[in-house]
Amino acid sequence: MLDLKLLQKNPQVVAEALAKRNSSIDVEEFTKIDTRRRELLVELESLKSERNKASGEVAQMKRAGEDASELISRLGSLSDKIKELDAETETIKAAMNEWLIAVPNIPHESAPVGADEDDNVELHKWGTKPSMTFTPKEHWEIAETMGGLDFERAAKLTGSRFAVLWGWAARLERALINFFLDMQTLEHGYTEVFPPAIVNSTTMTGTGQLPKFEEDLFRLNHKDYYLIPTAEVPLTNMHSGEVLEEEDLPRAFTAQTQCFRSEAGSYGKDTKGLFRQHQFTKVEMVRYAHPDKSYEELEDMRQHAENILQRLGLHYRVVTLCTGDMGFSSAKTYDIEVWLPGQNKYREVSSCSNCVDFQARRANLKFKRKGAKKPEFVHTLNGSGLPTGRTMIAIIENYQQEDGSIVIPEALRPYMGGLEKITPEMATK
RNA sequence: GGAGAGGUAGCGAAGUCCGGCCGUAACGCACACGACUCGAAAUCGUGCUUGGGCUUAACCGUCCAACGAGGGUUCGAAUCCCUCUCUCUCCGCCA
Repeated sequence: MLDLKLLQKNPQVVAEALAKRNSSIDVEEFTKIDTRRRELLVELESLKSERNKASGEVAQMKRAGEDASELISRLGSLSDKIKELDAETETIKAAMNEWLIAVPNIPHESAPVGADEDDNVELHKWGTKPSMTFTPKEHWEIAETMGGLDFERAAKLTGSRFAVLWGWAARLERALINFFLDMQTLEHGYTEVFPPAIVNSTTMTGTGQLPKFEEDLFRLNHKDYYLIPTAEVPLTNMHSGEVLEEEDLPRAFTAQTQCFRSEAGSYGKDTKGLFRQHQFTKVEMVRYAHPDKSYEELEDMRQHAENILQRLGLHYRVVTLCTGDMGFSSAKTYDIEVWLPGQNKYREVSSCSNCVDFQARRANLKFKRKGAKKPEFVHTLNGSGLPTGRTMIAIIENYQQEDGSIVIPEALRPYMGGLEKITPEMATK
């Protein structure tokens, strides 16, 4: 949610910033509603003040044993008026909130201006494409001979965009989870959390999934519950409604969770293989940052994701998303795209964003500076570090051998019981 | 799922039966500052919620709101009524 004060003072500036991300607001309409809201408040509050005074008088008269019936009957009409104005104020406040909650974050000045993903700017590359003496296959083609990934049986059990991992692939999944979590906790200093995978609508609203993107979520029949699309949701809402001390910052959380996405609107995209699933595992990083430091921390977090790919020896590039390609809550986002030789493309494996105070204002996440009277909003950041499925694709495709074997990156071997290579003999059926 | 007890500041807790200067909200603890002390403890003193409106360059000031959440009754609700929610205890079921 944007700062109401900023909108009141500089609506035009906000409108211009939003235009960069292909979003627009009606400044005149906003000013009209906001002015009316404040007029109503002034009137309503003065009436309430009057009522409070008079009620005190009634109390005094009664205590003194005097007859207050005349004053009481006069107060009746005052109360009616208050009720009426109160209702009108509530309506306009609700309209205002509904409007405000649907406005995306404004991009940071360092985010390149652009219309769509074609305008994203490459920041740097790491490593090189693996040299292969044969034509590399896509991961799902390799799985046809090596097994491990079973899409037919998943379709039988559930439907499309699900996978059964078994044998070596299930083991690899588990190894990746542990490897990622160990790096985030032991090397990068994140605190490990195991949060619920189901959250309520307030929590979903805090991070920006609701109210605008309900169609991307799985909603449970039971109550007001949703399956999380990412651990960002529970982790970012962890301290909602609290006021942290300045020295509590930064807070850094990591969690591995199942992520559930309806993938509405992506029909026909990445229909083969593991790339785009309704359910996948991801290790997420979330940071609560001091507002003065959040952009430094964004660089750190991006590095934390990069470190993992480097350790796995996977070639990748980092792009800064342009204003037109950024997510709803983000002020600045880096995407990390890993090289997939089978697809002959760079594909996204991580997205690291600084949401500044946008989510903090929604979720009411505050801290107090030493010596300050008023608490202020923290800055929140989130990044993938990393998803297991897409990383597994990258490993399969980059480490494939001509005979179908898959070499296990050295860093992962301790997590695979020392196994160096997945060979055709290990194929599942 | 059934029965009961609860939700008031950072924590504990009074106020609820019987509605009225009881919301910065008694009392205790914690915390911050000051005094005393060579220093500390103890003691004494002072301070200590959040959001919003008006005003202001800002401080200040002033008003409104918040007693788990939302409704209702009333001139007036922490207090009475209804719904929901969370916590605790017991029973049932259960990995």
